[in-house]
Amino acid sequence: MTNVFHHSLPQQIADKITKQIMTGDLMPGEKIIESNYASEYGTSRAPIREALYLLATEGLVERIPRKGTIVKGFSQSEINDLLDIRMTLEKMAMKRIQSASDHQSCLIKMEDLVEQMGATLHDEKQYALLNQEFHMTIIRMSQSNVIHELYQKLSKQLLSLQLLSFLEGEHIQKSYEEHQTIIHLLKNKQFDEASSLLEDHNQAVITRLNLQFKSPTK
Amino acid sequence: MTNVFHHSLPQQIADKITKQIMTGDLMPGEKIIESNYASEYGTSRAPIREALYLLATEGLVERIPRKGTIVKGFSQSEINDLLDIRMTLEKMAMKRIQSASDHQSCLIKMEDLVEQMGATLHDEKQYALLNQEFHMTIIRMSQSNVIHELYQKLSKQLLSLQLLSFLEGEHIQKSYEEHQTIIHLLKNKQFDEASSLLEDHNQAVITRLNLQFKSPTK
DNA sequence: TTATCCCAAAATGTCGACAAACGACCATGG
DNA sequence: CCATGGTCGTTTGTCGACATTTTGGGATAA
Repeated sequence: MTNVFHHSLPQQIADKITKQIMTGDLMPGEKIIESNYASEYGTSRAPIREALYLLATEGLVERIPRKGTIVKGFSQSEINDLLDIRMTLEKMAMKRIQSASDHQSCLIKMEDLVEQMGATLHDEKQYALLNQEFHMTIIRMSQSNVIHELYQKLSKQLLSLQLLSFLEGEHIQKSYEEHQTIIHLLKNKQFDEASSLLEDHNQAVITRLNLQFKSPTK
Repeated sequence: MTNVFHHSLPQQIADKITKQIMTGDLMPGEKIIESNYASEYGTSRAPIREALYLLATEGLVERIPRKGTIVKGFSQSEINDLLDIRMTLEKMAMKRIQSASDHQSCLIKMEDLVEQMGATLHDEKQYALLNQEFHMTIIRMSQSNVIHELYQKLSKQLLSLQLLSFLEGEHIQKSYEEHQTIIHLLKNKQFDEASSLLEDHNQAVITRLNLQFKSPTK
């Protein structure tokens, strides 16, 4: 019984590499060499390969035949697209919530998350994670597997860019209040209002992102 | 120089399996056993594994650790979601076309496609492919990689269900006229009108699909 | 100096074999 | 009769080795 339960070996390796990407330990465009990781983890190349495939399905790396696999990078316009589509998915989810029924448990979870967020206003990274979880809960309320998976994939890609936490960070206080408002609107079943608030928020992020790109504060 | 140029071996195998899925040779839920395909193609299991991963990336199969890989199936509501999201992407693409510039070449291609469609009204399968290509051209006009890739993935999944060609088939004549109208609207830069026509068309497909499910004409 | 060719090192692709896990069947016991 | 447990064939997971391809550098010639 040498093996672990929760995840298969390739999944574990994929998780670790994911973390490396998220923390900036691996930068976009960087090459991931199988044999390096193989010797690092004391395995053969097969599980590493498998892990890289997993990351490719999540869109975090790109596998180019006979060239290798590199950490995926995104252009400015691609990031815009990712944010835009993700927002659209969230609005779709919002529409479907109106017909679903078990909002209660999700709302409770969201209130809990916002409470945690209130206690984490100082820690941008942590706040970003809670924020992510908050929105994921909205998505789950729609009870749509397809939307959920797509949203998760897009979020993971965006998270890998380490841009969001920074962008949100400048306006944490405002964001925090917005989330409280969203819960309030959902409780009162004012779905359209909640939807447009989400849209405004996302648009603001996109706008800030574009400004960010135009003035490289470096 | 024994190898082929255009595609790597795993890609070729993936293409063949894709065809098997699209033609119904492999049914949803069916298990794909690596060693079978290995001996069939005269290779070892490694390239097969790679091919299966490619298919997983495209969402055509599902890999379950230590269980194997099965052809992915979709519930009715999941199919609805796929159609809905795909339509949303198409509307997003439409919005962006307004700011792009090189519409001309795409419009020409679309006119060519519609012409071919006119000559293929009798062949549902072929018509569905041309139809698919038509919409893909609209997507390309948006010049967004992200939208393009997502749209392609969703379309491939829907295509694998062999439902669309059947659904469209009943209304080919109407569909044909609609496509002509779309080109006309795009030429006159009436993007909003084109967008809502697309929405109507897609909604009609979804509605028909749901009726289809409620009355199993079998 | 620069361009080109060639070669060696490194990295990915493929292979066959073995290990571990899963699933089905059968036997056994209640 | 049903539930339990073991056994065995099948299938996936992992390994190490070899083949093929790419890459980078250095020698040579213009």
